[in-house]
Amino acid sequence: MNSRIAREPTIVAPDPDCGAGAAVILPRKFYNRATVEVARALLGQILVHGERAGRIVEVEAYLGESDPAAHAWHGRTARTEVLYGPPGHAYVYLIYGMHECLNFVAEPEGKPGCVLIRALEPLAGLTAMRRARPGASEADLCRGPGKLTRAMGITRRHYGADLTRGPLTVHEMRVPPGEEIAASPRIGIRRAADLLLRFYLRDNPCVSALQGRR
DNA sequence: CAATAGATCATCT
DNA sequence: GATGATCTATTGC
Repeated sequence: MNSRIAREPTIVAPDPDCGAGAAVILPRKFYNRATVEVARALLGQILVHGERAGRIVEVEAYLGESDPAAHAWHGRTARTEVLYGPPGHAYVYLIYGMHECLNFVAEPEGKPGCVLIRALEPLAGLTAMRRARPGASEADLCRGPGKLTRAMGITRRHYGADLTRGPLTVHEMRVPPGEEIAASPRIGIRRAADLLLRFYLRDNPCVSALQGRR
């Protein structure tokens, strides 16, 4: 029931309620490269929304029109419009009629690659997160794509939001030495289910779909 | 502990 | 009219 995640200070800013304090916001060029590169590079970085913040520990790459599992596979539509714009923006959509999923647009403008954010390690604003997800343990607060949007207060209102300007931002925080990045097939898809496009920090308790399985 | 059903709706066929 | 980048509760072993 209590926090099983005992960890040393990973916190970025000494300043308690700074959404965008001392930490460096990842620049647009960070997102302006191959989707898989962006996905791997996002691990360990900090997602910030107001007083709430979490460390990205699990992501999936969706490659665009050549990827049968990607929304952009069927081409440009109203929903996928933002994927065709410049990188570094948020793509948020509703899945299964009840959960919001957060993605970051990657690749140069015109190429609809994106990275699904699947899990966070809660760092700040835990009170607000618990209010949004009553009963969840600390490690489970943001352990899954639908859970993290709920805990972080992210909705389709953030569709198209510029990640370099807010209200949603990503702050630089490299993966500390000793933490390994692992790859696996993506979760919950039927097409292209063999590709190893899911990346996560091995052994992190906030990663969804327990290590051995899936 | 593992498997499964139900919730619920925007998007696309 | 079917489907889905999910989550939760419940059932069954």
